[in-house]
Amino acid sequence: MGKALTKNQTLVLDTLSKADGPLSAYSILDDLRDEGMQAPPQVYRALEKLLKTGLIHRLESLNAYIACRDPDCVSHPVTGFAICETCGDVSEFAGEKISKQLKDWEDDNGFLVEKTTIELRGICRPCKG
Amino acid sequence: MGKALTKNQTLVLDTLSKADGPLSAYSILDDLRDEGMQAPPQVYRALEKLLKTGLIHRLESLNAYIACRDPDCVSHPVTGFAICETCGDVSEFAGEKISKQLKDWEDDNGFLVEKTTIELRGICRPCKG
DNA sequence: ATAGCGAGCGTTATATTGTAACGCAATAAC
DNA sequence: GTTATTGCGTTACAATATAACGCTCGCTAT
Ligand SMILES: [Zn+2]
Ligand SMILES: [Zn+2]
Ligand SMILES: [Zn+2]
Ligand SMILES: [Zn+2]
Repeated sequence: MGKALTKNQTLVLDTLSKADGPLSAYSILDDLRDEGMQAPPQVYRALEKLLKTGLIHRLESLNAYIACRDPDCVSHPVTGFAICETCGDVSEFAGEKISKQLKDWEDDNGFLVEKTTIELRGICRPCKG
Repeated sequence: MGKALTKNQTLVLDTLSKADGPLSAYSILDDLRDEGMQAPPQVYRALEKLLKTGLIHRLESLNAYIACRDPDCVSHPVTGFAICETCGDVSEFAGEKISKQLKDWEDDNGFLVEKTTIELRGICRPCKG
């Protein structure tokens, strides 16, 4: 049983869920000034918890955060992100096959993976026209 | 023909080449105070050039930089990194097969990739014991 | 019940990472 | 030679993230 979220955690998750793209920690903070968020640690602590429970993801190449939109995310071995440089849109994808290739490398090299980051930067189909 | 590197670019590359792990921009700066590096822009400009020419890589999940140690790096479709959380060691690997899986996804989704980030965080074989 | 524990909170201050913008110097192109 | 380009050195600043403190609340072992 995952515990219920606290007020701050809910505020941050709601902000990310309503956004149509990734948000920086500080833009989340700005959005929530009126609901009682006053300082970075409050946002970062909420983000940390939400990351741990898998409700949101961090995009390392953007220093930004996004709500998970894949209901089956936790059941996938690895998750990748395709980030459009033009419109900012982010697509989350499940790397089922990629995961196998990575596992091969890990096994060959005796590396025990705790977290995998896969991020593609480029141009999405709509933006290519 | 790649142009010759400037003095600052050479200093930064040498620092990264001699290091036995990734370095932050500011630790490079500290290392080079005595050789004339005085302020962040000098380091960041050198890093930018070295990244563009493929002589170094940026580790997004670490906000750090590392000299490329794969002589064939440019000929590989994608490069991945395995980062040990315990000893800080970084292994660069060529993702030949992974690249094919990614390309499938890109083709299926009409996504034009410009840069691919693959970073594994975990425990390396020596550290597992 | 109550004392202790753990998680989260609100706050202040600070650390770390990265850029904008300026004028100048060296170099390459014409 | 004149003119673009590229990089340099500098100041100032923006953006991202964390340390540390004391407090409250809910749980739980005694
Ligand atoms: Zn997800
Ligand atoms: Zn797009
Ligand atoms: Zn390389
Ligand atoms: Zn290790």
